Amino acid sequence: MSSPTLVWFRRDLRLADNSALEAALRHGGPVICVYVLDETPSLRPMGGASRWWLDKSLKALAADLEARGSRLILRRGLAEAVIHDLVTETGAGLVTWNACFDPGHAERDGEIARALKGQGVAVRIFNGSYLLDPGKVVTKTGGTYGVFTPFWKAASLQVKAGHAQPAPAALPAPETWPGSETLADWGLHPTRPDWSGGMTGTPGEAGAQARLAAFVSEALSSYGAMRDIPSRPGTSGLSPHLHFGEISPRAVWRAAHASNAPEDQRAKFLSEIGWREFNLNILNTRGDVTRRNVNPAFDAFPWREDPAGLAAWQKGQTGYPIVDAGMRELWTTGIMHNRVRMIVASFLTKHLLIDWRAGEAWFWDTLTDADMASNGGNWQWVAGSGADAAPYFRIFNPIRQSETFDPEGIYIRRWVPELARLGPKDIHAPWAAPAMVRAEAGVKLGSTYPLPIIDHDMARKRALEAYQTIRKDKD
DNA sequence: TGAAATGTTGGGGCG
DNA sequence: ACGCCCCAACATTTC
Repeated sequence: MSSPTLVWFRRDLRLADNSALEAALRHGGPVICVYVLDETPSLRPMGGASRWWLDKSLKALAADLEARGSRLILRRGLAEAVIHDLVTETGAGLVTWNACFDPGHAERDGEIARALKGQGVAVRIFNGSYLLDPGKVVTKTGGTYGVFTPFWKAASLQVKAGHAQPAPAALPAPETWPGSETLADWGLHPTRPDWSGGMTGTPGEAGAQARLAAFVSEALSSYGAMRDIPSRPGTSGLSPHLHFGEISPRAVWRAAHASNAPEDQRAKFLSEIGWREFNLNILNTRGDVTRRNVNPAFDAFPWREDPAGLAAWQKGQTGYPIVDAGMRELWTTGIMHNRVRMIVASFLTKHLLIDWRAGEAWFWDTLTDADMASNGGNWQWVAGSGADAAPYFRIFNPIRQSETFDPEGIYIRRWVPELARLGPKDIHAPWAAPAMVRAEAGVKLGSTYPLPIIDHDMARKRALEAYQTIRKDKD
């Protein structure tokens, strides 16, 4: 009987379209699937919301494997040691996995691969998380793209959609199974308190496929306009599924192309997948976007220390309804609508002049779709320090954004119920409403809902002045 | 994947 | 009838 193959699951928590799993099955012999809760100190620990999602996703993956006569082996520790131990225990002759491209991973995984090969164990590594390998798309002169549009123009030509690879019907089991820890041991689900009551989404491969199918049939054809309205389900909602690899970006690409939605709407959606690829490329060519400004001029930016402002922002108590609605949605559900992410990020970095890294860290802990490349890249995009970033002087007016994208105040009412009885005219800026109107709506500023923690006009001028101090072309 | 300031135009009220 | 002014409405420029 041939030796077993170890499939090391990482951010590819699916059975369909999984190259590492396919390679193991093609190789023949028993297949042992393992997930390692990696405690390598140099790697960034997962945030709380991500751990909640991971718990459910692993549960789903384990059930899917058990339905196919297999198991998911759970181990915790230093990945290098865990994999080494498992190879020794099982006598595996081949280890396969799909690469993770986060900072520090490539080097660490290379060391693991070298160590395995040194033991005479074969290793095969695939890319299951992105349409294209990072660094593969280069300019005519061999450089890396720093601007999204030319990047995506070149990149989308290189994408090979491939064919859907359905989940295997069964996985050959080994004679004896290695020991496994349990999900309960890991405590990924929060306790004392269990804050997860409002968390939104359906972790796992089945949930991911259902989300994709629903999005393509219900929202893709009007994506361009509806994606900006936070009170409507106009976005794909795929980000946590893609982050954990419960669905492959190739499957998303194929589904979008196969739909009969208008071409411009499909292109608009796929360009968002393109930003995911772009951000990965920036991460892999420009260093750690979660820590360092891509544009070094911002190293001298005069950020303010403002713990009270940061806390108000985190808790959704800034006095700006659209900002508070977004922050509360995030805290409750682990998700925030994309349009609102831009508004709250602009507010933190430009109105409060708080370093984008503080926002990045908060999102890292509270988002179920927290992803180093996308989160860091997008924060820097808003802050103005990123690749192909919005110019710093593009300062969102939270009132205007609110009036434009939540004109009836539906989204605000959902997340800021203390303002629910204000009408569409007054809900975007309650401090500007007539006192009578506020009284009738039961709104007492400073008591039932905060006064704005900062004045918009003053903050805008201050942000522009701060920006002047780092401008290269200044006198 | 802005907003605000500034510039331009044209209709209409009015002396 | 005419010029003047006001000011939407839209366009352009600036941050």
